Amino acid sequence: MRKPCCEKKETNKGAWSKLEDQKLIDYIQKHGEGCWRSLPQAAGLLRCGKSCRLRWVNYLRPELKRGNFAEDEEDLIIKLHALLGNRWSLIAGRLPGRTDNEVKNYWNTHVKRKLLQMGIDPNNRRLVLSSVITKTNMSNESNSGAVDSVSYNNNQHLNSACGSEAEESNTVISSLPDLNLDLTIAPPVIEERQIIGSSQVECAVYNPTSVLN
DNA sequence: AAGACTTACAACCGCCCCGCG
DNA sequence: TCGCGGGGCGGTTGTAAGTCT
Repeated sequence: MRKPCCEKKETNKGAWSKLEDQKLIDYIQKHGEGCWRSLPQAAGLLRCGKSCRLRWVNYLRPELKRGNFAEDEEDLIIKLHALLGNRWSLIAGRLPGRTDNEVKNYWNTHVKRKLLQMGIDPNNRRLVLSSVITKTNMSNESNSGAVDSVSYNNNQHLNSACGSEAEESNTVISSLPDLNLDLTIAPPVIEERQIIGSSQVECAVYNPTSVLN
């Protein structure tokens, strides 16, 4: 049986106080993000290490953007969710200054409802009401002017990494509201190469905004 | 004015992955 | 090679704030 990450009876739970926040910020500014397990004691916090990490990552990091999501951010979330599913950390990775928790909350509270109101199933981007056409072969032409059909063929780019969601790759939705769901994804940018053993390994690093191009 | 209901989001929980000894 | 432990992730819950009746 695995040990719990901390002695629960000796830790605070619930909302963080300003003093706790300040202690955490001070400690990380001095020592950096190190071992979360030992951080609480070192920083003088009666918190679980995981709780400290979460507080820092989701709320206290200086580079975080606070406030409402812009329209282009929302668009990007919808597109990325279509490609990646509930992989919030991956989605957040493409939204500078946003966290996985924030994106997840935003999806659950705003986007999901918005899509449902438009008659779209947020889980698979299919129309809930009607007009769902399934084809086996579709061409990539015909995207001039307003978007009235969406191809999920792009999911194939992610088949190996993401699995099941890509199974919808041949579904076509017609008569969608103008959501601008162009799911084009740019090929990964090769940022560096590593030599491991005798083989050369390419480390692909995605440009966070490339999906918009 | 107050209670009920809804919304938004911070925080927690438990599982999984991966590095390390 | 294997088991352990830390960190990360996604799902869920708790609760404060806002809105409705």
